[in-house]
Amino acid sequence: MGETKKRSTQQREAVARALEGAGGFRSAQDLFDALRNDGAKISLTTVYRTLQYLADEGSVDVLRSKEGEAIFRRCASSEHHHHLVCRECGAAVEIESAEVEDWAERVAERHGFTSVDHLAELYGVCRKCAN
Amino acid sequence: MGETKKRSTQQREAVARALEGAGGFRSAQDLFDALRNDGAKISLTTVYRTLQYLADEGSVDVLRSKEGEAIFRRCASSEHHHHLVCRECGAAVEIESAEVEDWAERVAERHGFTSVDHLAELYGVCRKCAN
DNA sequence: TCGCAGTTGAAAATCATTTGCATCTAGCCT
DNA sequence: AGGCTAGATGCAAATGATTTTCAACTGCGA
Ligand SMILES: [Zn+2]
Ligand SMILES: [Zn+2]
Ligand SMILES: [Zn+2]
Ligand SMILES: [Zn+2]
Repeated sequence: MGETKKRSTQQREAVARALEGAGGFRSAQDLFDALRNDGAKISLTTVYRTLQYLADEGSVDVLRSKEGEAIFRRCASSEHHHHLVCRECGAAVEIESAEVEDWAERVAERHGFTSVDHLAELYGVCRKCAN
Repeated sequence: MGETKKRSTQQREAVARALEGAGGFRSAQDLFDALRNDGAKISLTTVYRTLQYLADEGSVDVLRSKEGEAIFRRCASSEHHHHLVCRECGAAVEIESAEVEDWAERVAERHGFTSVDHLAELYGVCRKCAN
């Protein structure tokens, strides 16, 4: 039942690189397409597996697009944070806010809820996409 | 291109009632099961169709569970608001907060994003489920 | 260099949700 | 009250995203 040792493979490096290069939030399919266009030898299955692994490790953030598909992003900060995401291109800015953290805690307490965490994301159109 | 007239049917009434009775966020399947247990004559397809319709009308709020499935709730307020949701039973409290609204607007402006909206939900364990 | 646990890919399996279509029925007209 | 028809329903099949299966492959420590 111990953690299984992870290897460093071409595919995993490639996914990490693609994620890095993307900058914004991307779906597994998006990353797969980008990788294939770059001539990478990888399967969609492996992209999914790698993303799941990275998400579990906490090295990528996962959100859901309006349509419900999972989108991933390699964030600079590994601390808890929020995002301001561009609906057009997926570009994202990482946001920290004691304000929201305090609010969440205060509200939870007021209503007697415990083990409370939260999700707070902003969606808009970035300057570049605003045309 | 005009809106198509909607009828009031047994099934729609039943879904509305189930939603009302649920109190918290529920998946289409959850509602379907509850309805069937109550002896309602309805198909899962219709539950989905009705929920989609209600969501479009804005009379139910839609969130995504951690696993990505859509969960619905009939909220008292039709105004924009947030939720404090129980991870165990789905019970939810509606939250209004000028604080969060202001924060969102401020952050968006600071980064030059336009048409910004946001999602802010709190997840925890309610008093009842805390055992 | 060997051995093998961890990894990969292609295809099949899941799961939630949607769609096609033939069959009903609510609501309006007479 | 009976009929008409746009709208609604149910089942089965189609989708789409994600996961699993499993046999073949490959990092990497000995
Ligand atoms: Zn992030
Ligand atoms: Zn936070
Ligand atoms: Zn609500
Ligand atoms: Zn708000």
